[in-house]
Amino acid sequence: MIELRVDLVLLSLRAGRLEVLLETDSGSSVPAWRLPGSAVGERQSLEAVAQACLVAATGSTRGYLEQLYTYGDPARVPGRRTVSCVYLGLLRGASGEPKVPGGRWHDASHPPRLLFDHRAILDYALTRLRYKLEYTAVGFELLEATFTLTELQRAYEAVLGEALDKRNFRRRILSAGVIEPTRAFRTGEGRPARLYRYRDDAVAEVKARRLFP
Amino acid sequence: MIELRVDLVLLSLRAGRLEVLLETDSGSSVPAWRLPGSAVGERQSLEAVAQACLVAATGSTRGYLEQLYTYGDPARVPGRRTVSCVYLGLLRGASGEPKVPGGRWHDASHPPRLLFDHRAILDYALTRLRYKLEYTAVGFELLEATFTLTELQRAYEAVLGEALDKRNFRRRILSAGVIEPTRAFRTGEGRPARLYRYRDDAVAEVKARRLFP
DNA sequence: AGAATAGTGTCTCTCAGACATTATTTG
DNA sequence: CAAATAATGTCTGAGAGACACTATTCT
Repeated sequence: MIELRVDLVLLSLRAGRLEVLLETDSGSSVPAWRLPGSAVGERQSLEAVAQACLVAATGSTRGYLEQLYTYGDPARVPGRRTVSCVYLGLLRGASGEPKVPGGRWHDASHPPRLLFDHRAILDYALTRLRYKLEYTAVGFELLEATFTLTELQRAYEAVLGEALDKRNFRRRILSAGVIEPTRAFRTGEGRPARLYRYRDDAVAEVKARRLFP
Repeated sequence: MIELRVDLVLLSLRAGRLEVLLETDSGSSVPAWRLPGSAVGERQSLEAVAQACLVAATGSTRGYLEQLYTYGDPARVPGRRTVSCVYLGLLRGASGEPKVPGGRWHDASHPPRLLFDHRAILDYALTRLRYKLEYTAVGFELLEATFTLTELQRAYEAVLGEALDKRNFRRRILSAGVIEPTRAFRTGEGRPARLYRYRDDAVAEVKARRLFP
């Protein structure tokens, strides 16, 4: 029998780093980590399963979800025929601790040993996210509702893994027309920074040129 | 029970038009068209099922295949719980008539009425193909092993649905470095045209700027 | 010779990328 | 006033897009 499930690559910015949520069977002595997920119920859509997993794992109902790829090689899970429809999830803002027992956040670029083909899935998700960041506005999904331009730049840098020029970043992100200034500022050390928000009317896919080629 | 299957959007250039392969139950009086596909066997990978369907439908073993999206809404196929993993297939050159009974090529942009959500799937496949054509070399998959630049331009125009400037097209496609000239020419009416071929060492994804933004 | 198709070059304008200084606030 | 962070503008080079004529072959 073919078992159909949905697995998730849940990503979040925590302390400026891109982290991924992994689960382990608390029973076993050697920790074996895996992506969260669950079997698909008879009457659930794939999207609904992904959403339910997201809520179960993080307690948050806010999050961006996107279907990534479906993995169906007969040998990918030894002893069973499991087909996994994998979703990529981005959580807004620094998420709290995982709500699910055995769940923990890990550095997305240097995860522990993962079960099955989950390491390949994670790497693919990161590649796709980096790629997507270059020509869509999906990066905003990792931040709070309002944010400073520096925070936004840090988010992009965390995902892309490289430093970006401050002036060029601002010029491009502002000319893309997907964010707009608010009247609020974030204070702290140094000069206060203006807060921005996503524009409601911003198109998800930035039609124009890539943002970061 | 959840039924898992693979369906295909098979596209081919026929008489300069982009056409899609559809199947019908020859028994029924009112033709009801659908995308070709089949159930996933216990020991088959999804890719293998797609490849097998491609061969069964067209008799050709040459073809580009790429996983497109997995459709799993409980209501998409009335009375059954069917999850479809859909592959996009591009056939090289003008394909012959379909090998499968009930199969026929149709104008991809103006298909007949389709069963289930297959119309939405087809439209999504076309959108993705057009989008992908802008920044990858995937367009070559619709042509023979060697081709003239005019043929290549016609292929791009057929998919994109718009006319392209001859000089700009040539400049960009040549500077992309994915094709190379052969010593052969195609003769016919008018001046013979040089034949080109794909470069074996061409990267699938053109890293540089989009070809046709 | 005429019809048909192949093949080629330039200019302009926009945008990406590199780069350093001034402005505002807190302690 | 020192430390910290925010905010801003210019120059240069590459490439996209618009555009028209010459070259070669066949009948």
